[in-house]
Amino acid sequence: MQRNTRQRRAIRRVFMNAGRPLTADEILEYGQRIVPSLGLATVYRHVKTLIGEQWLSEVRLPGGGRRYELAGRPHHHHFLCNSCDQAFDIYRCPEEVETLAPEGFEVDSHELTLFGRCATCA
Amino acid sequence: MQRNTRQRRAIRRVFMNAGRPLTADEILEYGQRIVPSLGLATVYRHVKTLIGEQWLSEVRLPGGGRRYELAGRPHHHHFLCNSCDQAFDIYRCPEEVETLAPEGFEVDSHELTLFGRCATCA
DNA sequence: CAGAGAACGCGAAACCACTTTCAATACTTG
DNA sequence: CAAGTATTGAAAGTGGTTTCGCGTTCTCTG
Repeated sequence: MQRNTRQRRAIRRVFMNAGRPLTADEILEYGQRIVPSLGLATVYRHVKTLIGEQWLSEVRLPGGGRRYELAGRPHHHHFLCNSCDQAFDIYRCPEEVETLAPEGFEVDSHELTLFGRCATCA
Repeated sequence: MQRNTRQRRAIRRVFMNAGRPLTADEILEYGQRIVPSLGLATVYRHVKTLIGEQWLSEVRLPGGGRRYELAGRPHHHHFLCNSCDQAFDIYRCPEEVETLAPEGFEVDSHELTLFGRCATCA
């Protein structure tokens, strides 16, 4: 049975407020503002179950560092700030992208990442 | 002083023949066909120095796993096969990509990765 | 072709991101 | 409210990748 603990609520709240993909460390940091004792193991545990429940999904950007975001959102891409290392959402997408593959390649999906400086850092 | 050993030549040869980004393990595998005694530590050592010499560059695709490719090549992107996990080059690129960022964001560069099945696996 | 020392291969160690363990804590139901 | 059990946090453990340390081998120069 699944309990609705302070920690679980905190983690969900963090994502609802963030509006962008978060790393485990970011979840920990923001979560500790709500539940100061929150530990990293708990973050990973809940991220895992929330992904299982399709409430979160995993985002993997070039450069490693897994991030997580609310699941079920419309198709979008990401911007990664070279200065503060935060990821942001981009809702526009070049349509013809999946036609770029060479002959004989079957394209299932694609990932576009822009790098630069976010509005705050620029 | 820099010696031109069999191992170093083998690693460079592997990249000239490969024509696609390679992981350390792939370099090892292909390199051992030229110098069977080749060890993984040597692969990493040379990859490191070849990157320092700007002869190689590191490629980081979504999903982790570092790969390396010849440096100084024209702008291009990558295709990652979900089946054999090999990376391939794509030379076409949607031009307007860097205009997609939100207001106030400065775009330096971008990465586009297509996922699917390569010509061999499809 | 001999000697100096750069480069090698190996096994061990360091990393890193994540998971498991376990005793203590805190939901929740009766 | 008390018992029963899921959850927690700290610390230890994992698994995979990258690097180090060191005795040995090989290149290159002279």
